[in-house]
Amino acid sequence: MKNLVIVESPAKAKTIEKILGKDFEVMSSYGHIRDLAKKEMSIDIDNSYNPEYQISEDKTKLVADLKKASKDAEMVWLASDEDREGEAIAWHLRETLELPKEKTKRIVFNEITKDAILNSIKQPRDIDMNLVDAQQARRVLDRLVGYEISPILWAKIKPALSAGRVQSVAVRLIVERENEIRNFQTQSYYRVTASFLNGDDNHKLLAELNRRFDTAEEAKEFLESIYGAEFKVAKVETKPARRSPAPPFTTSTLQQEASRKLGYSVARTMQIAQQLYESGYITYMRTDSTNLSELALNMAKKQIGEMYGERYVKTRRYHTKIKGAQEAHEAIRPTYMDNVEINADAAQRRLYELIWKRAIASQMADAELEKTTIDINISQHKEQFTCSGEQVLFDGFLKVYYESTDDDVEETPTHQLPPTKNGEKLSLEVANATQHYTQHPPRYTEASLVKKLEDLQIGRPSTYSPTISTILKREYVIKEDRGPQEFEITTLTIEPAKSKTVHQSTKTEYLGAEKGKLFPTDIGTIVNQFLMEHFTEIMDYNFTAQVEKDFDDVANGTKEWRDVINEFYMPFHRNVKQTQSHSKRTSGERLLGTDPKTGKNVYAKIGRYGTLIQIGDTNTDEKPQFASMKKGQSIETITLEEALDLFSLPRTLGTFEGSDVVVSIGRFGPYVRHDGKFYSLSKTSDPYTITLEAATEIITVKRAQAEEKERLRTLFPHEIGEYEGEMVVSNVGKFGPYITYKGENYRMPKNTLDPLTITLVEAVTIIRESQEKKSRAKGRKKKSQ
DNA sequence: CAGTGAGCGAGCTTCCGCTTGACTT
Repeated sequence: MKNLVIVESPAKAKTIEKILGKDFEVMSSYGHIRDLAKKEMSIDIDNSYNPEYQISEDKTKLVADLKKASKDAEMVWLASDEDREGEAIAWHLRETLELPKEKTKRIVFNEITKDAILNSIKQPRDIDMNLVDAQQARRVLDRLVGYEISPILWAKIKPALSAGRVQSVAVRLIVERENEIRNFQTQSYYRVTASFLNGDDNHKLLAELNRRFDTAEEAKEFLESIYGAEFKVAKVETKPARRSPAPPFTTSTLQQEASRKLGYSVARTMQIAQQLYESGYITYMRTDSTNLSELALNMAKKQIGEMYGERYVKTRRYHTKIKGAQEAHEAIRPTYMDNVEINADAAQRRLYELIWKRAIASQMADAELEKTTIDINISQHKEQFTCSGEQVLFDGFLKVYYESTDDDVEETPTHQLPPTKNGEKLSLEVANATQHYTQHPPRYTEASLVKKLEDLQIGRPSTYSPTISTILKREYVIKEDRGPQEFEITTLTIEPAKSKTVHQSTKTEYLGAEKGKLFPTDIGTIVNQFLMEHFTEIMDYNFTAQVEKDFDDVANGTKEWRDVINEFYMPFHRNVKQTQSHSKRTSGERLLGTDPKTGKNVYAKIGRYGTLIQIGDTNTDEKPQFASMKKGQSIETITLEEALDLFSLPRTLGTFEGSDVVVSIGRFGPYVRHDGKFYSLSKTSDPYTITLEAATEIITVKRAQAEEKERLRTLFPHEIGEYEGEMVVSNVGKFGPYITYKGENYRMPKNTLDPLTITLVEAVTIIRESQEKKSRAKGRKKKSQ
């Protein structure tokens, strides 16, 4: 073998191999192959912060394979991405594979086309050690922060907690937003809307008053005062306006739009995007770049021209505005712009459609609009009514796509206004003053948190989704729905044609429902408080941006990475030591009151295993009593009564078959214990209120289920019959009934066939159909590449 | 796999960023 090319992603490797032909073998490193050892700090602090790298556990075989292939090759081309991490990957490869300098070349290409790749091979360069050092600084700093602060949290708050440059700031954002919401004072106000008739042809004009009222009294007074008033058009203004399309997707904007338009979680979006990427439908999905290749621009131009006409074409080149962007990849776009629809499952099709539309729209003409505003004077008043309308003169990119916004504010209807003349007199049909309430700032969704982090330049496209998983897993944050709240809405109405008095009505509305929002937990709040007090620098929203400047200096060669780290570490470590020895243990303890039975103090606080209620003080003769708090309860809001209720477990309900029936909550949730056996309670039964009858019912049902399972176990695997000399067998597994034949498994349709009575003919049909489907899919995959 | 939380003390937990794999039939 003459040439070995190593790239980061296997999907990329496959494509490049085809382009380069038989003189080149292309392999993938699957990202980083080495990292700091996981177990300990693995940084020799006394020895100028020497990192101790280790081949990652799951990469040992891969590294051996790469080593062998590189020995056999005449030339090894390191083609990892053109950013800090990519450069480090190339360097780690060279070190680990022990590649001799004379047979190693570093190449980069930001487009996977024949030209770009061949060009890059003509222009190899050396590994940029400054860039590598910037990565080492980044890596070492993150390890120092994470591995020095986390143990302090174990000692001072609770075991197994974590802190880090990215995750701790993410939690801070959520905690602070919650504080803002808690401190928010809802206020009501009145908006006045009116409908006017144009005398001649009965056109309706919907307008809003340019003043809002604080109270119903003021609103009422105003409505009364306009009875009999004269309404005259004071100004008609028409202005042209344009709207431009949004740039094509980056990871962050894809996550936001998929959340808003399709309701996908950040993790789901990334999983589906990965599938689309591996099937060759889209370009790489972890990117912070809005840039499109020239090839893509041309494809889009052609496609738009064909589908919508030349007038809709406008080639646009986007530059990424985020400062820290590393731009190793293109924006996320369809691999082939003429691939309008794909053959895939529904979730993939929907995400692909979104990506296609966004990319195509980004290369389309502006929408041309005409905005009209009309001001209406009221005799004897200085207030005015205004109405605005919008007319689309040319739809441009709007034909394909428009971007959603996060706040679900009711949008003003953008209708076309009837022809109206200056000075025209109007008659008032009806005017309403409707009560509104100011809304607290919105809680973060996964996607809006990603947007915020990106704005702060914290985290990278490959870590947005894992960061959210981390703060959820640590239980710093929970993702929840919150039901709407009840609001009394008062409406005041005047209809001059019917009556001169103002009519008042009140109705109840449910507003402010939240779905899939992020809420801080007690642990999250207390950890945040602790970190804010003791690690102000790390918690600063600008911390990452600041150190990124240093990393840039390292990359430029103006600073040494070890100096940058030393400058950070010296004061940081002093602070760690100080906090370790001087800060108090924090449990977030809150005194709820006294227990009426014993007169002892009742506290809510954090314990080793979560939040709990404690009756009685520590360091007294008597040992305090403890009970875990329920899901959804919090230290901040739990009442004394609710707290004392928790001590009613375990409850002995009575006897069944001669033994006690006891309910309680254990490590794995609520359960019934009977005769030495445990039966989990379903979500619908509550251990605090469940009756003996209901509990024994659960015991008998669970017993019957266990017996049924045992019976099935003896029935399966069930032999259906022989086909072409091999036994066809049915079985029931985790994912429902299935058939095994010649070592392959085939799913059975669930409710139509019984795995015990299925005939050989039916089984063979399922096998055949599945095999045909598979071979068709394969053919398609080949064709599309 | 099922009641822990004080206290005694051993041994465990933890970071961010690059990439997929996984018996999903």
